[in-house]
Amino acid sequence: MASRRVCCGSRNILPWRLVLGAYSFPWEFNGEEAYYVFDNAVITAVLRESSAELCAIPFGMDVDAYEKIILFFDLGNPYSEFYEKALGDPLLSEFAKKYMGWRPRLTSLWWATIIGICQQNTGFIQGWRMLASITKLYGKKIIVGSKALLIPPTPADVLKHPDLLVKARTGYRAETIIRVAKLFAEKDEDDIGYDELISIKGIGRYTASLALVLARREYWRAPIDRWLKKIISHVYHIDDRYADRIYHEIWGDYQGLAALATTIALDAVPLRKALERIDNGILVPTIMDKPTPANMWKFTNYW
DNA sequence: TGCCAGGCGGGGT
DNA sequence: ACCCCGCATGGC
Repeated sequence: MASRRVCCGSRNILPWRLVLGAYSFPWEFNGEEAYYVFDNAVITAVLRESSAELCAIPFGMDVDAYEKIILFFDLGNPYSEFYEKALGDPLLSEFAKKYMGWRPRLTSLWWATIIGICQQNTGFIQGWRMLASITKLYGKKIIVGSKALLIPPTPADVLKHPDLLVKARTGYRAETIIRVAKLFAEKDEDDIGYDELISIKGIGRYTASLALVLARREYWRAPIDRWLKKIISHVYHIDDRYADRIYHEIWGDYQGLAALATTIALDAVPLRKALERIDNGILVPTIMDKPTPANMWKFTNYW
């Protein structure tokens, strides 16, 4: 199989450690090197002093590897509008100062939807444990050079061994995941959007919005759950009922990005503690001894 | 032990 | 437009 490997230095000044490490498992990022599989390519990154060396190894013939790198990290976008707003925000200003330019990497819509489902009615650690267990139990790997990369199962893999979902302790979410797998097995990802997602039993506004934020950078969508709703009403001193409206007014086209940044800034701690942290002004990642969105890649023997 | 968590759907009023 | 409940699982 012919594959052209394309490398480039990062011309963008970005907080690369967080870009590579946020919501990454240890098998994706080890503090120095990162390996991601994205849309028929493996994207690798090596952390340098204040930049990163980025490579893409495409599987197919007609894949523009350079374009993949740009897309995966959204390198054409400085996110200046978002960070200007964030600098003036009581909750995100400190995060914005420290991590200016941070953005999520792209995730496939299939896996992003599973990520959303595994956040439903549970805490950060339990949810990401489910995702780790799913990944490990299916044990899907691809070989790149001398390395075997662990990657999430495909919809077909899930439909072939649906029992592994319960084994991964997903509980009642397993049925929803199977319904999602059926949809993605029969339909092209590009033809699936919000309406398609929420038509699946077990997927609602939150899950569909989060999936599209992670997979399509539809940052104008607002994945507001009970946790964020309470945080919004606390920070902006308004009633719960207006949280959606206020968030839209404040963040406009960047609600989804603000929501993600908030989970990182508050280490995704449970609501009660999140409100305490806000009152105490601890608004950047600080927790070291337990997995958080920012540091979960360090917990090599945990997942 | 019972409650409760980054939801959701189904049922009510 | 609300309110309420059950749901797998695991942590406290």
